[in-house]
Amino acid sequence: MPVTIRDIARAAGVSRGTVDRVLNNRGGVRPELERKIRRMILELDYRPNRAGKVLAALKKPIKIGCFLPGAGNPFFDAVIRGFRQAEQELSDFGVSLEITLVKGFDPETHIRALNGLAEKNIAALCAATVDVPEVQKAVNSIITSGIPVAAVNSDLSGTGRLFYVGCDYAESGRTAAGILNMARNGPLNLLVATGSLSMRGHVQRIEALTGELENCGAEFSVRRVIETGDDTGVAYRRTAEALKNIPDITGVYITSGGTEGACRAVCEAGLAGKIPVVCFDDIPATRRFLREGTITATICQEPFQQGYRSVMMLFDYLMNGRAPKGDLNFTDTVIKIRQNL
Amino acid sequence: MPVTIRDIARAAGVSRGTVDRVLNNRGGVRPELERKIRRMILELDYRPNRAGKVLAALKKPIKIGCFLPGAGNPFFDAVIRGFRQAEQELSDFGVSLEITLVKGFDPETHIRALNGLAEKNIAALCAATVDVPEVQKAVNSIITSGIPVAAVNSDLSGTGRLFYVGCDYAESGRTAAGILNMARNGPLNLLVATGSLSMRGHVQRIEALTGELENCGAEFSVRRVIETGDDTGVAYRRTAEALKNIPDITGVYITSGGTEGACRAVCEAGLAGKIPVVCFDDIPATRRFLREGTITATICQEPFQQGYRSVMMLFDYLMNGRAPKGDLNFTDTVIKIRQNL
DNA sequence: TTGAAAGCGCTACCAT
DNA sequence: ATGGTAGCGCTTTCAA
Repeated sequence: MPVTIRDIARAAGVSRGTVDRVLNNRGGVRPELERKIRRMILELDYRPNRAGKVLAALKKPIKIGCFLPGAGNPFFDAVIRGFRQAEQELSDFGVSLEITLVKGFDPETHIRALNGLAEKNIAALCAATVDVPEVQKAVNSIITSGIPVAAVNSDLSGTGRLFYVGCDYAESGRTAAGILNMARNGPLNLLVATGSLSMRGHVQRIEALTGELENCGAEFSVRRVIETGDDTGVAYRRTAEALKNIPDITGVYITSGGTEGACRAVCEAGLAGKIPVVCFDDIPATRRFLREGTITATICQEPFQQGYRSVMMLFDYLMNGRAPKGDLNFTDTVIKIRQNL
Repeated sequence: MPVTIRDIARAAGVSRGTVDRVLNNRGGVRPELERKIRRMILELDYRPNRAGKVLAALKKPIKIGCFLPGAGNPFFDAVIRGFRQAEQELSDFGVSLEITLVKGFDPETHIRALNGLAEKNIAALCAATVDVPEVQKAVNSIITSGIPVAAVNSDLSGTGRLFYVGCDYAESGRTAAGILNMARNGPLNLLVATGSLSMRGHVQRIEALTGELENCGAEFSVRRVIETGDDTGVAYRRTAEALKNIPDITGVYITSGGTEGACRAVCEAGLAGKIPVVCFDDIPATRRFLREGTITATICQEPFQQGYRSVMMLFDYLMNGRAPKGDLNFTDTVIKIRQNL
């Protein structure tokens, strides 16, 4: 039979209220009494019952704010589904979400949205935003105002964010290298299409790729790196142009968005299924090209889990006061090929 | 503000006790009154609060029985960790597990162990056992005695088991085909090492492999199929012998246990890293050969999730009376290569 | 500084 | 057949 607050109270010869004050560091307890109570808590190995806590907490509902830059981006749809799933599972516990979506990655827009959320009487904030100084400052001032913040999908360096839930960019880059190395036929002459060379995650994925290919002893060279701005049209034009000008490309690596455009160019160049193409994430366009055989493999990062876990962990923090063990919570690097899509 | 039993009672002009009787089909309510109450339940979209239920249920703790044949098998260790994790998360809700492990796959032993568990006052049973008539019969009589049963890792055909949580053997076989096809250099002359040709899962994995290779239009042939009985020593000897007698083997496919022995033979034949080797599951021996480069990829089935989910789903069933949507609950087919291990 | 009691949603049990 | 009430573990509030 588990130990309850009653047991502690009895053992220490006090009332449940007093034990509760000690447990929640609410003060107003005579020091020696407090020590005694704490001793009993340890001795009896007391663990608060979540159902009890939750029921008592129902009186004042908890609102958690969520911020995503992915308005209209299917990748972030999955993150939102994770948010919603967590919200549903926690609905019995008085939790509701306040989700704000914006389009694009403009820091000013993000800051306005984040501050807007912070005004809305939220108990915690869960944000996927850009890791630049202005935003970092805004986040820090939100944290200072008493709202704990979790970073999702993209970490926030130099801030007091509670934890990060998201992709291990280095591992995902290495994994892409493993697949390209496995699928290649002869030397690998790579065309790399990246979202932006000023996005840390994208650069990390390129560096990890080349590092790992060297590590594998693979014969390879990066023939060209193009920036797509995560835009399908741009990706198409630049990929097509590169494939035309560099006829000996034997592999394509797409680190982020723009996959559809790049693949279209690969198809039109008659290279579909002839050279390995590795990209990231699982969105409808990617699935299509994977099924057709244009894409060899896509490396995914469990966006659903990112949304789900971050909300769950924030709730756990709010409810039980304890932060997770480590502050870096990586989701698995998942390889999807046609057969296990 | 969510709807509570109180609200229903007020709306129907009855007491909470009466509503509770209707909700839990406990009878003893005038039919017309029952109809009225049911109408209010639908109208107000009432959903029982889990925290409340759990708290009230604490008076009589729930014990769930778990049965595994994997004494000493590292694969099943992960399933057990899943069980334990679920037990821990549900401990606040009065749930405890009674786990029985046996060694080997002898039906008689399994039946004895299963019946032993059923005697132990368990509210539900979660079992990974062999799918043979004697066992099916034993399981059915346990179910008839009022204990719901879930099948984990290996399904129980022809029984009234509530649901199956485990691997999609066909998909995992197809995925292996995808990897072998990706990694091959030229025609694929396959050596297949399987646990037993009388285990449905193993056979399914072979059939799915050949089916998918044909589907891919790959040039391949199965040169030899050996049975290892999931034994390392046997696997080693038969693999070594096969590799010696069939010198043009260009790929190895290991559908289950015995991976270590088979890989040792591949190494000694000087083929490590030269030909693709695909196997299943993530155990220490597999990891080692994957790191060394002997194994190309291993296809995993999330054993932790199998343990975790099955207990969680059983609890949900006991608590909320509702079975899961479908009765087949497949875990993901996960590709692990050196880089994302 | 401390205790006592009410109440969160639900179930079980006794009385009617 | 139905209502009333106590109690599950915890928090909160009011009184002392």
